[in-house]
Amino acid sequence: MTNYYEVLDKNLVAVDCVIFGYDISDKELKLLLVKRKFEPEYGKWTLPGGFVKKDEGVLEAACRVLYQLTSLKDVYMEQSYAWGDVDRDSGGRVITISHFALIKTHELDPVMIEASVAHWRSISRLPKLIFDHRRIIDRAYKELIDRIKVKPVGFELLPEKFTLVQLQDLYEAIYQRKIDKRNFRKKIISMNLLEKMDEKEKETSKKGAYYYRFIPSRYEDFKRQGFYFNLDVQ
Amino acid sequence: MTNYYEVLDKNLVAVDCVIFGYDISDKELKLLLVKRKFEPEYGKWTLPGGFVKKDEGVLEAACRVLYQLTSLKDVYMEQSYAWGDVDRDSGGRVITISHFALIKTHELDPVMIEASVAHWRSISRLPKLIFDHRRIIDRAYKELIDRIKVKPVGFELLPEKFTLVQLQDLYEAIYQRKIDKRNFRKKIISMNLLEKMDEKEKETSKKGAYYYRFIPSRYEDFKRQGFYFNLDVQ
DNA sequence: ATATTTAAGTGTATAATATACATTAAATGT
DNA sequence: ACATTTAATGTATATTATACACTTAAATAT
Repeated sequence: MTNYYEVLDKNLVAVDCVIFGYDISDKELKLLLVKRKFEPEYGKWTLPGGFVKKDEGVLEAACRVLYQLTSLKDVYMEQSYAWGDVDRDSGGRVITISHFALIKTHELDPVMIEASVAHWRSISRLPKLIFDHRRIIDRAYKELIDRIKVKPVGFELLPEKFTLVQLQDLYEAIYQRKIDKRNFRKKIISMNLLEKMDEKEKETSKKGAYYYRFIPSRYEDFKRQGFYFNLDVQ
Repeated sequence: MTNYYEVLDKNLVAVDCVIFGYDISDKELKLLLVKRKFEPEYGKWTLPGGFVKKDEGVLEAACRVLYQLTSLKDVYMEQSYAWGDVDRDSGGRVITISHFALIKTHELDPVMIEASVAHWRSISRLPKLIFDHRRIIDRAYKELIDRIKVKPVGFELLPEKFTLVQLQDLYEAIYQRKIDKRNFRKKIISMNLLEKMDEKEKETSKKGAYYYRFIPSRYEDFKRQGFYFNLDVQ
């Protein structure tokens, strides 16, 4: 096939993944970072990333990078931004398309993470990163804050069953501010997207707190009825 | 320089521009579309686009495409999305990064647009477009609706001086619904971002409507004071 | 068995914001 | 001076957001 495209400049295209996880016990939002395994910037902290292959979609590449690192599939993954400045990578011209992923940290094989080059780092205490990766993270984090206000994506970071205290802690960790307990509960309960379970979580208190589950089908109904998720509460 | 990147797959990277304009007299939101000048899909309707050169930033490429078509510089341009499916372009593997631009249609040289391959088409009566360009537009249009609710970008589509009727007409054209006149005016006036001029627009009515101007420095103050632009009004 | 401790769970009053809605004002042409 | 046309304006009500403090349940210690 003769192809008009063949005379044109081609570029390296990469994906970088801003992988968010939430540590339910220390109540901190974390990022999964790695040390770079090739030059330039060998051994430096970087976002997990990789190059987009000829026969591979961009989203597919991002999911592959995540899978290779975590063995996780069916993860919440959203495109963030295409970073296209000519000089953003000191090794050559690379256009990278950043994504953010939300993973349930307890689903990660602890042996694997121990053995791997990946490390969880608190969002509030990040190491120095290569290139523009800090800006990439900042943007993804802002997008996460915006998203979690208006879409029920927080549950992607929590176990299947969680208490309302844990859910609020997660929101407080992401918003980086306190939320009024009664207003928060009023709002999430009123949307009727959660199912209260009979079981209680008893590790953190004598009284115990009821577990809840997010019910995706209820959210589908909710949307169908023209309602909008909102947990932008003070 | 030895380079670890040299063995990797490279890809064609394009930019496509969703160029919004507003026709103040027929009160319609329009897109600037062109007919494709090369194979495949020669002669078919397409978004204005181009390939990203080796030594050119992605945003820079989008601005170049816009400039070549309109001779306009310093235009509102925002990245929309990177479209990366392997088979999205029937001519070969092309990753395209779509952008949306907001231009003041009256600033376009009418002779140039007449002579060029570009045509304004109403957003509500688009022709059949190549590849995934319709999806690209749909996404950009949704983003525009979201953006214009919370950022004063509507003024990018209007002349320097405009009436409140014209501003509301623009919002109604974008939202594709009627807005209550008093509530709309109450909200935009209360933000104190507009300056009322002494002059009146007298073409469309005997009484005439006062012209207003958007004052960017007031918006800077407004933000500095922690306020948020909002014209999400019924 | 009773008291103490700890975190979970709950309601209401007030403030702020959004909405619905109809008349008057200004200018021109007849 | 009257008719016509579009611009401009205010208020009452409904909805939503916010601020705020005590009670409950269960385990543990006395």
